[in-house]
Amino acid sequence: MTADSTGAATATGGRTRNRRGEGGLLRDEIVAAAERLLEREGNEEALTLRSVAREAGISAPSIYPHFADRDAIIDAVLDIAFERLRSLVVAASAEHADPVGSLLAGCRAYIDFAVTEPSRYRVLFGRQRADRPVVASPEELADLPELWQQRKESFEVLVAGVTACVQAGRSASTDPFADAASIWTSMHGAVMMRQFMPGFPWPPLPGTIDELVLRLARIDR
Amino acid sequence: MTADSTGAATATGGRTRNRRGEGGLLRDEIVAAAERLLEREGNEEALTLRSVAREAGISAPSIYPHFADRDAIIDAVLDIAFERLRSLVVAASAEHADPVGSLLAGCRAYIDFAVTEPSRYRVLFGRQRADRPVVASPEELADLPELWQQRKESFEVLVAGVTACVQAGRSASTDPFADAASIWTSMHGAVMMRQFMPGFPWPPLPGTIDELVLRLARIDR
DNA sequence: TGTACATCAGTGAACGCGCGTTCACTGATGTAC
DNA sequence: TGTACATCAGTGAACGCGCGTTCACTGATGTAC
Repeated sequence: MTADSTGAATATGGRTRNRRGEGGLLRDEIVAAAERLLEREGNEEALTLRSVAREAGISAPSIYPHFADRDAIIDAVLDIAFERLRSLVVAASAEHADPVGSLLAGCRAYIDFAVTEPSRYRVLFGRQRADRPVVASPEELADLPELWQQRKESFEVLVAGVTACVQAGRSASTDPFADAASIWTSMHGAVMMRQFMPGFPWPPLPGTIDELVLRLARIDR
Repeated sequence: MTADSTGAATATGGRTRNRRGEGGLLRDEIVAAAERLLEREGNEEALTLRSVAREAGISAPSIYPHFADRDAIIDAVLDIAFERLRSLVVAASAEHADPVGSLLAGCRAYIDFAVTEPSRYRVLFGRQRADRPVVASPEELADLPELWQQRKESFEVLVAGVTACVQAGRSASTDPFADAASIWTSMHGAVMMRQFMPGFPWPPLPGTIDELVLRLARIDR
């Protein structure tokens, strides 16, 4: 019974417990276990405190020194997923100097994330969550709590993308915020409906999304 | 302890059991209880076999003569919701002779249903379900099972609406099926994202939807 | 018209399950003297 | 260098809960004779 380099537990035998002072390592193992479970089962409901503990090869009570409750585990998974989505979108946008190309690339990256990691995407945007801040206007967006800040960041990349197209004279949009919101929610719907009714003869996503973005941002080819 | 005219149970005392030969009445009471519960709790997960039985004022085993399992109850709720959505959309469309006005009215009715009855809408389109038929092409749509037939019907009203606009020379769409699909999924996304992040400063839905439909269907004002 | 009986509608108790959470504990490891 | 001890990481058993499902049952009601 040997510990591997990451200190992860073998599913069967007892785990090798962390050295003194390294208890925090288990936190990362728990999050990793939650992500594996999410990937494997495909839905957030499969992430129970006990199932995560089983996957991590530890007893259920061992979760508590590291997470207050089940939601805290999911929040950790959420954090990672948001950062991943954000960086993919930003990286894809940055590859293009042309504002239209940049906007399209960012949107394609968003879709690509949602399609290739459907469970992660659904954790981000597919379920009601308890935290419900309310902001009255676009100007107040700065006051959002962290999780919403993250959501907002992906969105602001999109608003900036549309605005850049307007400034370059490529988009006829008169309300980049509203148009970006439509692009965002429309991409979300395109992805979720395809997940929900996978057997339906949907038109191919990539072409659909390009058309969607160009029309909603009022960009002429 | 008196039975009311519908035979519905009073929450407290024992219920007045149906007469012989009228056992089927309980089926409707169970469905009604499920709908009340869905309305009140706002999410499908609240519909457990036992919670529905409690709401109906009967014991849990009494469900079984009428429904095979929990899913069968939800299917019954689904049936009703689909019929309601379909009739609202069709009725709204039919009020307009102008094809563009008809298309917009149908879409507004769809959105209106989703906004005013969010739980029902979410049961229809918000969760993964086990039944997963696969059709390869738009032509095979006729082979779908009943539940999907219903979903398809709302969709075909939409395709017909876009097609009518094309035929009237009002829409420049070259692929009404694809454009109708985009309109559908985009409306879905607009509604779901607003439900998911109600505190976000979303632009008002009605104007957003009109713009969405006109742009995606390539209709000039 | 009376009565025995079959049928029907629905109940109450019980089962095993997985869940979140608590509690007292164990045993290895580092540290103070 | 040795040893007593505090601390740390994690465990095992148990709790109460709501769930879906089963089983044998009860008692009212209609029906055959």
